[in-house]
Amino acid sequence: MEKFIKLFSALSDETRLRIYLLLLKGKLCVCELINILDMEQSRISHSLRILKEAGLINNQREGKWIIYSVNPKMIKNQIIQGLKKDVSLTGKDLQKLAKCKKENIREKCGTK
Amino acid sequence: MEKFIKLFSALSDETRLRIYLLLLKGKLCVCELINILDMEQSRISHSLRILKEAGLINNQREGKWIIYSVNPKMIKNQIIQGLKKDVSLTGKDLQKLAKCKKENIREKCGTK
DNA sequence: CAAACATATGAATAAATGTTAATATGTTAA
DNA sequence: TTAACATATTAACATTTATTCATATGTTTG
Repeated sequence: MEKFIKLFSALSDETRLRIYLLLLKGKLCVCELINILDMEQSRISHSLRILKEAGLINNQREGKWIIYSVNPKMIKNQIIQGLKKDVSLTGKDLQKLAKCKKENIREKCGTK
Repeated sequence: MEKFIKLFSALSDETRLRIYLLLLKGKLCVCELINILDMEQSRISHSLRILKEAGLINNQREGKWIIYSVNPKMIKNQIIQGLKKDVSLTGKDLQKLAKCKKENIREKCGTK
């Protein structure tokens, strides 16, 4: 039961839910999430940590980036399937995601 | 999305999750929940309120009691189906529930 | 190797949430 | 109709959680 309480807690915060829904669309590094959500870096990092501790996501280093992705084991879970089916990102978030990919934000991240 | 955040928040607390799982087994009045969970009355009431505001449960008056039950519309939701399938009450809670029904606690509630 | 970069972490603070205690509301039964 | 009962509500307090700021870690590039 504790495991599920962690799961529900992780998903009961807007920032984290948005992050998780974004990751369901594909892998992202932290700077891409910062760009899409337009939030502080440490806020994103903390959110990612909680999602990870709930077992919802994984990460792996790739050069100077750390790439986050959904945990495939969790995806099979019916709760997550339901989430995927019923909950969706705003159009704005989807647009931002598309723009981020199109403009290859990952490469020109620190360039303010 | 806000609706789902409310849903996840409601389920991210042990007391409320236990109450919801108990109600999935059948209707209960507040004094039965107090008896089963062995918690303060106001704590149970507050928990029930939050579950209700999340749309997870309903209530109806029946004589001097107020009977709580799961919202059937929600039950159909895949997230709830997943919860139902994967999350279970402890043996202790189940025993307490059985005992509460067997001893007809509802009728002799104030009798300490 | 030093500087710039990408991210994580820790501590301090702010905000939200859960718990308790006291009281209020509505119901039944003597 | 008053007392006992069942539950809700309110306010105070305690605890948890989220956010920010500052700093640390590990990586790449010149």
